[in-house]
Amino acid sequence: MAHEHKPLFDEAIQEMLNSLKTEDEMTEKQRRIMEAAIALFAEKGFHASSTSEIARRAGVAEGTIFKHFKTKKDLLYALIGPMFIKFASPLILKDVKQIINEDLPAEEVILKLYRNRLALLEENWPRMRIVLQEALFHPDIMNALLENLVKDARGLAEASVKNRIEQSEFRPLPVKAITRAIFSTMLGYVFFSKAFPDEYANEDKDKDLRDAVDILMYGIANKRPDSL
Amino acid sequence: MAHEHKPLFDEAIQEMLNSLKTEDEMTEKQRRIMEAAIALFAEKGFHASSTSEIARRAGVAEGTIFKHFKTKKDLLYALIGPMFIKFASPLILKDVKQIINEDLPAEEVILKLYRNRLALLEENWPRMRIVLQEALFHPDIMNALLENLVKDARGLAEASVKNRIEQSEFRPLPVKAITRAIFSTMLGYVFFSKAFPDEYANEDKDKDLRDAVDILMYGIANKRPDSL
DNA sequence: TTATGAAGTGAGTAATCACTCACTTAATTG
DNA sequence: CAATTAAGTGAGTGATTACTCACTTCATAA
Repeated sequence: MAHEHKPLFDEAIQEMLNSLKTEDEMTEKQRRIMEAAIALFAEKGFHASSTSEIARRAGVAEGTIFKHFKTKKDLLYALIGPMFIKFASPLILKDVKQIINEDLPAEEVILKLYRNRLALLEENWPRMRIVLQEALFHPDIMNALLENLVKDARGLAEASVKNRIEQSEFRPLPVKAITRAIFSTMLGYVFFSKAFPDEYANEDKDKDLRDAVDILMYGIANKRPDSL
Repeated sequence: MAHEHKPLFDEAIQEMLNSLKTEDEMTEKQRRIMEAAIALFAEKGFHASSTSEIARRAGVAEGTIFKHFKTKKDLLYALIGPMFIKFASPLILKDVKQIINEDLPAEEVILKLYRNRLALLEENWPRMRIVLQEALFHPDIMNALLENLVKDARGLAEASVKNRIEQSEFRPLPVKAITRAIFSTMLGYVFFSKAFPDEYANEDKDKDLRDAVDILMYGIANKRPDSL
């Protein structure tokens, strides 16, 4: 597929993506190394996790790590690189675009999108946690996150919001403000469910999400929804 | 060592707070050490910042650091401890309670609270950034953050929200959902202003905040506000 | 069968880590 | 003045760091 006009990842990350192996091309031990690194990086952070601890946890000699990954940082990139594909590849974005263009009520579109993205986030949580955590300290990761994930998502959202404002479906507020409200609702939901996991038992999760979307739609829609 | 209970941050923090010196009791060099550590911890993280780099940046011998702080972790606690006072001391919480009880329209109360907390956050940003970042990796800091800051704030908010629901000022939704919306709005505002700082030039900042509160109030109030 | 090379090992490397300590300096106090 | 003490120093500590390399093992291919 052609992706030459797209802003590329940082060189280091791009390089890593090119050398990515599919799971069945990998050795058993390489897989164990990656699993151990994911667990440790997520829990203690990249800099606080040593290669010796990764090796011990993977049940592998320390040298084996460097047979598969040139440096510790390369190992990090190999872990998080796939996340940028999973969340932003053209194929996936097509899914999102399809939901947006389905000509459903805005409330259902947003609910569907939230569920879609939240499920994806949950499936890949340990790796995404690493991405979010390490982005705070590594400018290249932060850049990739903002440029490849946030920016695209925001662009899609703003286009749709603008359209719905023009059709008087949304209130005549700044596009930026409405878009921010949409993102804030999801961000806040994720924050609360991670900060107070016991309050977000599986049964109540979707009810909570629907409450959040209810408030959001009540806040941005021009006409109040008919149903509660 | 690992057999005794995890030291509660309350204890560690209390100990640290007791030994805290006011700025004019501190040596010039101690102040420089703390400034250097704040800059480095905020930018690179605690584990990625070495004491030798802190010393170099502060223009001080490495041994001097340990004359003032027993360990590197004690230095961290000395930096972030005051944040828990600034944001949660009874004195400060009285300020917040006063705003809540001022019997103003909910919209103005929320706006006032947002401005109050955001100003406090901005004034202390480098240190608060360290608190938020390191909480991800240090369970004791996370615990102090949730128990001493988030929990109290949430309690206050929920009491007020419950009251306003009973008075039909807010919609009859779960208290938790409305409270979450209030926090999400501020959280999202902070996230956007940090992620896209160039879009949040000082002049537009308050307009952006008012837009956010407008949407929030529109979403949770039983009657739409009279004015835009 | 032999040759090749990837997978894996673990002892070993220099560099860096947080931290210590014997020491000097300078101000305070009895 | 003599004695004490806190502030500050910088060389030095053992432990740990990311990483290397000579080596073995073993499956595959010529």
